[in-house]
Amino acid sequence: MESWGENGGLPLVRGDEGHMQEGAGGADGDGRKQDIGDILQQIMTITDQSLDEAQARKHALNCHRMKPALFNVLCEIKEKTVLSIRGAQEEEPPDAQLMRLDNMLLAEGVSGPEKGGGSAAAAAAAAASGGAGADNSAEHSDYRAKLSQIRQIYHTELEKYEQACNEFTTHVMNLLREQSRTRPISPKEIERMVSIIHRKFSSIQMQLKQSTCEAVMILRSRFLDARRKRRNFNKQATEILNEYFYSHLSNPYPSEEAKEELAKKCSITVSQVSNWFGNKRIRYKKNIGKFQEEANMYAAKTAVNAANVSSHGSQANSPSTPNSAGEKIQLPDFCYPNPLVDQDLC
DNA sequence: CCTTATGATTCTTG
DNA sequence: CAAGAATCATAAGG
Repeated sequence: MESWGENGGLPLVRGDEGHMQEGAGGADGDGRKQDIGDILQQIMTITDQSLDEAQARKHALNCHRMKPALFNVLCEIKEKTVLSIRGAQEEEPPDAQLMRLDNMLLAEGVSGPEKGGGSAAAAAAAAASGGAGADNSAEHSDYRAKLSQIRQIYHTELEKYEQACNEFTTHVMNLLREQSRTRPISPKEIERMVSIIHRKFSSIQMQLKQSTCEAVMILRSRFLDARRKRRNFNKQATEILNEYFYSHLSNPYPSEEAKEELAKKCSITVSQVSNWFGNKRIRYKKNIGKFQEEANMYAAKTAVNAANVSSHGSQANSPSTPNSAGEKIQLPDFCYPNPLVDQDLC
């Protein structure tokens, strides 16, 4: 490894060590060796000559019949040295960090297909529009607008980088190809150079992705903060929730499945359903009188619904909803523990 | 403005 | 851990 000379098949390298004189003076009868020695001598001393002289010599050498062979050998040597220097670190695996960034950008809808395509928000909005929806879309629009702004910046920047990278690559490639006429450059070397350029540019791209991710995160947190601000559920959602509440007044504790169902119907989250029922129960219990009207209304409503349904089937009456029929105040089971209420209303 | 309604949060409790 | 209870913060209506 330390001495290329030992390497078989590379007689030129020995000459490279500098002892031309021996080779030339030896005159062993091998004309070709002499020839090569001459050439090398000319090359080695070219810098000592005057400019004109050197130019002429260069031209002569360039046209020499041995030039391609010499270049080939030099290329080979270069190849080997370069490989030995950093052959190991070649081909790093796809960066985990980069993949994470890519995934996030994709998930966030920044790098995905066109606007409104794959983003979770869009999907949620679409799902909502099936049920009640259209309420949070106003809230989303701001978020969506800013997101698409980020997206646009991201894409134009990315494109710019891409273009610059391509331009630079072709430029370097042309340069190297051009230079390969005057100095030994193997195609592999060009390839390597290209990959180096690509690496540099992709690291810039990564920075872009990183900062885009940060921007999205910031936007997201601000959006979530905005969502912290209380927004009333839309009419239909409260309708559905109230319907359930008053038709299960004796036991207004929806099961997990029921909550999920309600959440889906109202396009809110399960925990929002839980919150709603928590609030509703306590507030109902605290002041039943205030809710009487509402209770009667929903009772009538569910009764109508039941009637409509039973007109299809043959359900006479459902014991779970024996309500209404006037203004009788019923005290649900779940209110009993409070004696005050009992006293107040019974 | 002030009041009320209402969704969310926090703490307590069983 | 879920329900209850108190409380907070904002929306909505007068």
